[in-house]
Amino acid sequence: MPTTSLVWFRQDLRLNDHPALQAALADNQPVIFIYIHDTTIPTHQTWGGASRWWLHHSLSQLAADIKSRGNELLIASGDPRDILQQAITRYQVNKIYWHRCYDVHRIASDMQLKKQFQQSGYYVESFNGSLLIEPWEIKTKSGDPYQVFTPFWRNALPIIKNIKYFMQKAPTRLPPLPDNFKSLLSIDDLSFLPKNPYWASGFDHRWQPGEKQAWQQLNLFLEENIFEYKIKRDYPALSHTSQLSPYLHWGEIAPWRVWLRCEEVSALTPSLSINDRMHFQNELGWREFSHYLLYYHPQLPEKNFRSAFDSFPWKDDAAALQCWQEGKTGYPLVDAGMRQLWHIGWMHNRVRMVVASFLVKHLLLDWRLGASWFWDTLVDADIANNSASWQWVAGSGADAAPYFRIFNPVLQSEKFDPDGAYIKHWVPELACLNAKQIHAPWRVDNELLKEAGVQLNKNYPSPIVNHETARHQALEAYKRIAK
DNA sequence: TGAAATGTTGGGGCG
DNA sequence: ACGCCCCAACATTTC
Repeated sequence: MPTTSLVWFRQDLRLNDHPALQAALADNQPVIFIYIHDTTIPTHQTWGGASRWWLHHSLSQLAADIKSRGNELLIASGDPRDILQQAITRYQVNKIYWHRCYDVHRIASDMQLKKQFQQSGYYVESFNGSLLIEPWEIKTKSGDPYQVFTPFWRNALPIIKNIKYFMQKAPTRLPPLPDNFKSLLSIDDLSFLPKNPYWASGFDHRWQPGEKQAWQQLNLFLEENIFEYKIKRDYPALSHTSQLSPYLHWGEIAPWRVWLRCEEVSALTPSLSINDRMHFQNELGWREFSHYLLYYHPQLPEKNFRSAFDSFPWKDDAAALQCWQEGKTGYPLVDAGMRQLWHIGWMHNRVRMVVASFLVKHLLLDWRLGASWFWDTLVDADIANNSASWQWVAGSGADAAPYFRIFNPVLQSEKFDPDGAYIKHWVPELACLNAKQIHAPWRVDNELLKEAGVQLNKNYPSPIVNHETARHQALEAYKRIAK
């Protein structure tokens, strides 16, 4: 019986720029492609509802792409140790390939797997499939990990520019399956799509997961939307963000492909300012930094990075949390953001900062409550980005926003949604208010409110907290942990 | 990847 | 013409 190579897909659901896949092809023998729904992942890290929706479609795309090239994607569910061992035995696998992950659970289980398989005489190799720079590739002069974004990124940039990244287009044909191949589960068997109720129709209209769409989105961004990125990315009613986050999260496109295409396009496009390009590249930098932090601080998803925050007087207010989750805080920009999230599994970055700041600083609710809501509702929910960003907003993180930096939800709204287009789209009950009124309906005269069909506390809430008092409370709370 | 509070400046109204 | 006040407009400091 001939030997077989195995490629274990995880957050690398693509065929282009795929080091593990290319390594298996180089073996010139049958190949098994497998995706395992890992049931050993800790609860707080198992995929949320929105992620599952995305994963279902992404796997379907990948399976179709593999099938059209003459092979199949094997789907399984369980403990990867068992599943992989079964596949190894059944198909005479002698070589195993995967891409690395950077969370503590998978680092530990990957190491164990590698050791176990190597001791049994198999060839095992893991690759970088999802970062521009892996965490151990960059340290400060004293040998410690960076704690602050700016020096991290300043020093990462020259390294990144020198790396020869793995660029290899998807093969047109894949090697054959072993003769005794038998699929275990179908993607449907994983039950990743919601039912009773089916809440994802907004997702269906908004997103097309998969590698092909990832490349299309990249092209659209680099050809049109990156212009004036520095300014326009902050306006949630516009489409001047890359919107690549879910594709990057699931590895439907390699970050270095995004990076290098961006460099290429900017070299060919004099009208694209260095400033706009750099601001976009910085965002990729934050993604790198989050993974870097997670690697060196495995407890980032659960524990305050700065332990002074362990004694922070968070409130216990389930009702307020629910208002926030449902987009019923009475602050139109906050509510628009939360409803956008609920409907399409994604929120504009500027608004993410505003709603997160609101939860933590106006409502004084623990950032972990916000992180877990985002984890469940975002199609780009990523353990590194989500944890690092929430800690950044809360002020408990590395290189965090200072605690006293409190967004005024009305000013942010006036600044970044000046004509109220974003609010009108997601909070239609306010659609008849004009551009002056819409940011703070409670300040509008009763007569005018009535004309616009807005009845406070009937069809739209009045603010659940007063901005000024909430702000002072937050500053008080901060003082308590500062000493 | 703030916003509020406080300080400074300078033009204009006015006695 | 002058001093005084008011208050934008902008700058700086503080949270």
